[in-house]
Amino acid sequence: MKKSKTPTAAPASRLHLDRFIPYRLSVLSNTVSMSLARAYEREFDLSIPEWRVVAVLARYPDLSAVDVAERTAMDKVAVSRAVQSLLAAKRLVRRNDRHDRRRSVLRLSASGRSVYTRIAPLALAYEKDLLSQLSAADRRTLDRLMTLLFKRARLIM
Amino acid sequence: MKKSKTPTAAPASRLHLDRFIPYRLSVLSNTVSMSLARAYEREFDLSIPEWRVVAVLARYPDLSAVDVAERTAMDKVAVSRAVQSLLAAKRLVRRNDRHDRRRSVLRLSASGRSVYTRIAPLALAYEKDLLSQLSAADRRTLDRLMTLLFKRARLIM
DNA sequence: GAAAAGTAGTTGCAATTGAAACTATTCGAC
DNA sequence: GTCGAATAGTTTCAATTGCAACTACTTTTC
Repeated sequence: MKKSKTPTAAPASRLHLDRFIPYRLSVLSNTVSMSLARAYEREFDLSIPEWRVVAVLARYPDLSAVDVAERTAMDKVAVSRAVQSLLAAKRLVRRNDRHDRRRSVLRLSASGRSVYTRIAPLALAYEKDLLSQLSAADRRTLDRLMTLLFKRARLIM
Repeated sequence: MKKSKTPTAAPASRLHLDRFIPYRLSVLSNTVSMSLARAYEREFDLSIPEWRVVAVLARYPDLSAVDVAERTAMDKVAVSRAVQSLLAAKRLVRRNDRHDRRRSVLRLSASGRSVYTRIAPLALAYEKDLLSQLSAADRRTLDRLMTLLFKRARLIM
């Protein structure tokens, strides 16, 4: 039995949670990420961090863990853990860098590439569906706004 | 020494992580949430879940925990924990519902209201700054697109 | 060329989160 | 009215995450 409560005049400057952009962003992002995470998990037994590592290495082979962290907005601990489970599942191979022995270089194995070629269409189909209600102009605007917002968010971080 | 790697033609249908909307949403949302979380924590010793509970009760007093969960997109366990720490900090009061003894009803204490009236302007200032690069038309579009995307995301959840 | 400072990557530990099970109570069917 | 299903809210336990400390190595400074 859903009771409709009358909103009281919020004392301080008017803040309504479901008009508040940071809140809405968070809820939207969680909803989207959860759908994708479930699909990746179900179909490929892959977590989101693992998926990010696979995706970036598909496009840029032979990155170090730190390079991967930079390109995926993950911290290096998260990358290290994702890499470990991907290595254990034989979806990556790791070579030592011959010039810097602290460093090693990552690349998808054949099995890793296969995961990628199967997962990428699924991810793109999800994105397409998500955006299906938006006109072409809306999509361009969304792209632009996200870029703008992200730049600003970084700046005021 | 940042090395610029040449992207290889990604085999499967082209998926570039930093063009991929779910990824960008997640990074943007995390950046924004982290800024706010740090501010709330620093200034009021309040976590994001706690802040959400306070914000919703400022506007809608006398909700039950389940009502709060519905209005904040939190699950009831998260609400229960946030409520407990807010009660411990004396920022909430809880009354038993006289008609349903499973239920109880939450309301901000004077101290809780004071937190709210101090935090809300700060949150709104952050939002204002975040959106400062956007024209009025862009803001309306952003609002509309977020609503649209959220509806769609729920649907295909 | 030795010492100090910096970087790559891992590990350990504590805090956060999520899911399932649980208690207490109410609702609904009969 | 009684029994089974549903609901409010809490607890428990396991998985995830985030931070600081750590090892190993490289670069810089003097």
